[in-house]
Amino acid sequence: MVSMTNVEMAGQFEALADLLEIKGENPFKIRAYRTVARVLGDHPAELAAELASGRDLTEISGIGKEIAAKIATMVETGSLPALEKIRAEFPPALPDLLKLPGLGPKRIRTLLDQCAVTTLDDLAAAARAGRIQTLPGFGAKLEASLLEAVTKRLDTTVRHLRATAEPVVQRIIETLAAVPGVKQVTPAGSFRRGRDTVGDLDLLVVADNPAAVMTAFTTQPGIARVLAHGETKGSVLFDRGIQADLRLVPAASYGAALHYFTGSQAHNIALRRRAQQQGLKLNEYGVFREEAPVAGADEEGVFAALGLPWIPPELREDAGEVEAAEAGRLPELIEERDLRGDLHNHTTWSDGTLSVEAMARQAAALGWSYIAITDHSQRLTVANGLDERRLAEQLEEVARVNSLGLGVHVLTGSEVDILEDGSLDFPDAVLSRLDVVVIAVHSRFKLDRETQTTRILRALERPQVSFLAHPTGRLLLERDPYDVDLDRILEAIHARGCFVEINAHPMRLDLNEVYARRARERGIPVVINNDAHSLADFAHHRHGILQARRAWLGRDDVLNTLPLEALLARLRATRR
DNA sequence: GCCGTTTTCGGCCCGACTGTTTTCAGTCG
Repeated sequence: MVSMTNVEMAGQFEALADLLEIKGENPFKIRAYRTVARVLGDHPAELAAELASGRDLTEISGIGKEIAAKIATMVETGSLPALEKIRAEFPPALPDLLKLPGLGPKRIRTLLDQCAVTTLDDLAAAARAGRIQTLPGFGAKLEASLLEAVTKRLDTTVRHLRATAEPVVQRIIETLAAVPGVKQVTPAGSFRRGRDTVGDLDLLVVADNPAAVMTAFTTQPGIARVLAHGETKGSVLFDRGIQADLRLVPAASYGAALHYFTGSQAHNIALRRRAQQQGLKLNEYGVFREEAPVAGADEEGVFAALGLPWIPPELREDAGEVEAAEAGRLPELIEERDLRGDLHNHTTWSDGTLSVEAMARQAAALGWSYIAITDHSQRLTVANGLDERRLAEQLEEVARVNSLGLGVHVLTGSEVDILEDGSLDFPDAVLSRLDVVVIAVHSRFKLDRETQTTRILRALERPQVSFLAHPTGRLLLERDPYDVDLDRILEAIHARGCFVEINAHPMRLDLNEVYARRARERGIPVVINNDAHSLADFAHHRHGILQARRAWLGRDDVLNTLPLEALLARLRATRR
């Protein structure tokens, strides 16, 4: 049996939907495939495993008889025959054209049929020769903008780290807020939902003078191209490839517009369907019965009109939040102020830039109760990892800092390398002297799934382990997660009674929200850590908190919300 | 292809903007 992950299967369904669209298939059928792709991405357990244990997949909303059969085939054979079949009908690079702004399935079909364009290079050549503008549905303007898009690689599907987008959002807000008559500027979209990466930026403005605001927006410094400039909608592309969309709305529609432009699209569709069932209409201007407005000025009112409590933006993915809201079972989400400390940090003893004492002082300044010093172990020579002798010396230094009365307790620890065979970089006798034993993979990322999984499972058997750090090793937009069976690992962590990390570094955010939610559902406490190597890294927590909220985590689901004594007791209890 | 306090058939979220048109199709979110 060739097992496929949910994410891999989702990719197959997306690819199938793209090609069916180009082919001109029934749009609702295509939507069904896109829906199932999204459902798969958010689903709390691997379908391959659920299938093996006999679950009827059609119980899952969005999966019917046909798609359940396709999933079974994929799990069995590792391929989706419908996709293989339609791939044979079209040039392989054709779906790349979908990434260009202004090109959708219909126009791609025209390009293929009437101009033999099958690749981005073909498109550029045809545009230079002036052969695009004569095609039906095309013109000189579109030809020019497509040529520019190909040559400048203006790919609007590129994503950006949330942390990268933050200063851009801030600057746009400052620019627009300075325009006279502007009453409100609010970021919406995936940025407001707290996603780890964002596609484009959505901003919402309430203003007396829409035209001036729109002009200020489309003439900001650093804009490569204005994609749209209408009365209520504007869209620009910055030099760095970040697209920003502006929506101007009347104050009476602010709440409805904020809800609408926050999304996600799937959440919006779910809510509109709900409105429809109640004889109401929901759009970005408000909630309406017949033509009469029922709500719209604020988000709470919009939800209330649909019989729901306000749903936090981080949950709006149509991943069960509407049902939970209806049943009065929305989680009370964790907030940054709930954290009382951090259990994963580095100092000048390995690859950090601050001393133990400076780290402790910063923790105290932030009002924390505790901070663990967990420098790298000996094997990680590039990071100046500590051997037994230096670790023993560091324990004395920690004791000295603890004697200073800084108002924060420093825990001893180590980020111990998981070696290739699953053994740890220190013997039990050394680990047993530490308050916190963090284990992590820093080498041999390319091992096959079974070997990598077994390696980590073996490390978890060691009696002194506190938690597994950055469990998949991913670096957002740079390095894929290593191939590992996280469900088996979470199961082992649960059985073992230890913990798992959400690493709050904005490039890691590892675990991701899907697996962090699975950890919660298994009852595994999550630790949200800065993995600080410098003073600036103390600001990472808020990214981790957003990720935790997206995973439905409350205060009680997170280990480092405990006060010191309770925390120490929990750490001791993990030891056999 | 999915789904059901209207329904097992007939629906399927809704609106703005652009460019190509001469009233609208395609794209986008």
